[in-house]
Amino acid sequence: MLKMMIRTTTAATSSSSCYCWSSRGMNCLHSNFTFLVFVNNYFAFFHSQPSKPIKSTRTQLEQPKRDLPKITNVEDAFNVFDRMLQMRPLPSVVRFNKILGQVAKLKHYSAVISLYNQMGVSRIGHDVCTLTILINSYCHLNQMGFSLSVLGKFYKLGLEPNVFTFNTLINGFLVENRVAEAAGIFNKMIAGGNCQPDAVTYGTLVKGFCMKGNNSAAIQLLRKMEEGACKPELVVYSTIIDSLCKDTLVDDALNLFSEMMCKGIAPDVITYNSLIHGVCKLGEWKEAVRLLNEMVSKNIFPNVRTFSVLVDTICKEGMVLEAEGVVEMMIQRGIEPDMVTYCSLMDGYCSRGEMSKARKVFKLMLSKGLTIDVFNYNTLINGYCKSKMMDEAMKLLREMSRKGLVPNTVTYSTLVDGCCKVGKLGDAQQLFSEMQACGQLPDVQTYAILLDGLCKNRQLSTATQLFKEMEGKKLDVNIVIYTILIKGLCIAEKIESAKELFCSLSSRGLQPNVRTYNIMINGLCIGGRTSEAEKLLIEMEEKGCSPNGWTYNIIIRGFVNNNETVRAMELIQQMVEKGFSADASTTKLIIDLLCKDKVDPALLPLMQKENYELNLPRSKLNRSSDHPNKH
DNA sequence: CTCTTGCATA
Repeated sequence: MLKMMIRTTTAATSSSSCYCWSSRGMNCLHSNFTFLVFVNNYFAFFHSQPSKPIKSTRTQLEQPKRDLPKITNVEDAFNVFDRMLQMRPLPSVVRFNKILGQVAKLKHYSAVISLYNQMGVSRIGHDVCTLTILINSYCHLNQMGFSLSVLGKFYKLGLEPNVFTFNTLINGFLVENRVAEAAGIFNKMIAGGNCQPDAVTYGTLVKGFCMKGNNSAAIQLLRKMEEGACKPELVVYSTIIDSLCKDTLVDDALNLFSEMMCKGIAPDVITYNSLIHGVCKLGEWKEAVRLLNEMVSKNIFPNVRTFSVLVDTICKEGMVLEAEGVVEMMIQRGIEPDMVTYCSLMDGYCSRGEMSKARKVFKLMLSKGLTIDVFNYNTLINGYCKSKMMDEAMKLLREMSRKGLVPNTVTYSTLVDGCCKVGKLGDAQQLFSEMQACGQLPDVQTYAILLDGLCKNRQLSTATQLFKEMEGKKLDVNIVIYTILIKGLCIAEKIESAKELFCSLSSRGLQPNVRTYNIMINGLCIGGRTSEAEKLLIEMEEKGCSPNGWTYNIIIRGFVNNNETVRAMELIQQMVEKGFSADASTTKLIIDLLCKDKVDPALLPLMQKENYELNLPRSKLNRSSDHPNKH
């Protein structure tokens, strides 16, 4: 969860600028067409393989020993359980464990606990497995306290917890982000001697480090495994490879991948899916094609998830029609798209503002009998919000409740953002209260959204109140929040207060990022304090925070508006040297100066280069803003 | 009979 947050925050920061200064764009556009042609041909290729190993393994897996009726829902479980309680003699503990295990697999953890309690009433003994399932259920319900008291029960009953029990506990601590305690159990296992960690123990802990964003700790543990008796296997490698890919450290991931293969460990479709997703996110189409070819040459066949990644990637490149073609072909070739595939497609239409087509996909999902979940609703709601169709978005919120789906924090945050963006601050605040009344707690991002809305609409006192409320809860107030507040103060022309808050950041243990600097510089410029603005420009570079295209545009506009033309020209020179170009509004100012014969006309073409890329899809704009062109 | 790994949303 934390890692998700870190990742989302990074993404949000990097998507700060919406202009595109990159000249990579045209090349990307060209080769992603090639990529698309490849994906299309790819189907014909891998499906002409004589055997279908994916299907054959699946049928093997679907033939378990049938000594129990198959349980597909909780009611069935309760019925079977009741019948078992009436049998004389009572069935063995193992039979009861099987029921509990199946209910746990259905993720009905509180049902497991109540069944366990019934077992106690009926005086059915329990063993190590029963208690392990119980611990696992408490873990998944985020009730580690109860899990630990069950562990106490082991010792009271003279039972010895086994490696499953410890693995379950380690995982429990990890899902609650308590990495230190998880590692503590691991260390005790090593020191204790009775129950040594196995591959699952290592795999779980490695995943925990990865979730915390600590790839190096994960790799350290991998190295430790290499020295010990329990050698690393595919799962551990795949976990780290996936984590590296998610952090866009694809080169590191590929290195680990080849290292793994050198040790004779064969990758599977999961390993390839992670890598393909990683390279696709970076727009490295050639590499994606290479990996797709490589996996097929090893008789590893792409599955629905592989194609979901491809569909999602093609959609994020703005080529939804082409993605639709891929989905069509999947169906023809017998790979049934799942709700993730359709959801990616729907999001593709949403991000282009083609809401009626998005709605069509939604209806298609319904007609195919796919279970529509909160995720799907959030995607569609987001689409309507971005298209400023708030009535439709709100209708969907009510519709999901009617269908028994529980709107979550993301649902409400999306809607709050939508309301703010159309200036309906009252509605936004009402939703903010409603979510809390429904037990959905606002997170840092929800606060950021509402604070931003209030600040942009000059409701500074309400914003301050909200900020205090946020500090009161133990939410991690990050630089994004302060940046929003500083911007709010600037909008309200309280530059002095903005600067005070800005200067207090280091004492709060926070470092301003490019956006924070840009906002502060802009505020100072508007206040006519250009020399202070320039001091900040120098300061940010000294502190290792490189200015971007926005920084230069902001400060150049400041100097021009302040009639400091000479200084403006020096900065234009600097901007061009660094490979950034002027945006529309700066260009207009410069042209005005040009008309007054104050600018060397030779500079003009440089300033306007590659503005033709402004129509690229959002995803590419975001990415390009991370790597401004430096040719 | 019990534990771990891959895809999508603000």
